[in-house]
Amino acid sequence: MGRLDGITVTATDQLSVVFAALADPTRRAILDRLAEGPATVSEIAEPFAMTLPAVSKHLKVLERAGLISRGRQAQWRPCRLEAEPLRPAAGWMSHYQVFWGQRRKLTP
Amino acid sequence: MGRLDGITVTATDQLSVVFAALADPTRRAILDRLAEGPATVSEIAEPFAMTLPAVSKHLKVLERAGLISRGRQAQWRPCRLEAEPLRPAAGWMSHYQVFWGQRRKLTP
DNA sequence: TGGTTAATTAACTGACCGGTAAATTACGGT
DNA sequence: ACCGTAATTTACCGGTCAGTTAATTAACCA
Repeated sequence: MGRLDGITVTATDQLSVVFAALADPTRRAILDRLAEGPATVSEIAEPFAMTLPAVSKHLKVLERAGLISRGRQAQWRPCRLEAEPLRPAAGWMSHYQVFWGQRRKLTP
Repeated sequence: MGRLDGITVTATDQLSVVFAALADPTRRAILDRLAEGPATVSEIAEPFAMTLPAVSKHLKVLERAGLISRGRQAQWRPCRLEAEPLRPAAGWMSHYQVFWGQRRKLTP
């Protein structure tokens, strides 16, 4: 994502990573689940019609975005929500608050 | 995105489309630009180190997300911000506010 | 009519994404 | 030591994405 000086640069910017992580219904559902408390990978995977490795990949995306953290208890890897990265994302959006609610007044 | 009954379904859900549109720094910069008023495609493209067709594609992504609309004046196609789709996205995020602090930044 | 400017479309490329199946790692219980 | 369970890694597939160049459409103007 993004191109500078002819060299493609893989988006390292945090906002892009966070929004990209949120751009998938499965991952949002995982965050919703974790909002109710920590859970193991199998517990997280249970409601979804996909294999465990697929869920594992989603968790990796969320982890790289800083939206979850993982501990270790025996062979279980409990995941917990880390909402802090949502703050700058919501902050970016908040600048647009003035535009939603009513139609813009402008002279085209 | 998402799988139902063995058939992969390309994410039609609005939240995913909006977050995906925001997951690119160029597109966010375009929205930032449009927050200051409507602009033509060439005006929008000017600050970016990429070709006009590339910008045109970004605009199409934003348009499909409902985040911009386009008019027509002669050969110019003025774009304007349409912030309404940001509301449900911000609304989804707002549920997590409690996890990153008690301060309220977004209206529900 | 033809020419100029604005913007999109078409065709192509390389990288990434979401998913799978199969193999592998890591730990606990007996 | 072995087996079972939890989870990740590897290798692969088809589709999408961000960008390019070249061709095309659309409108104005002389």
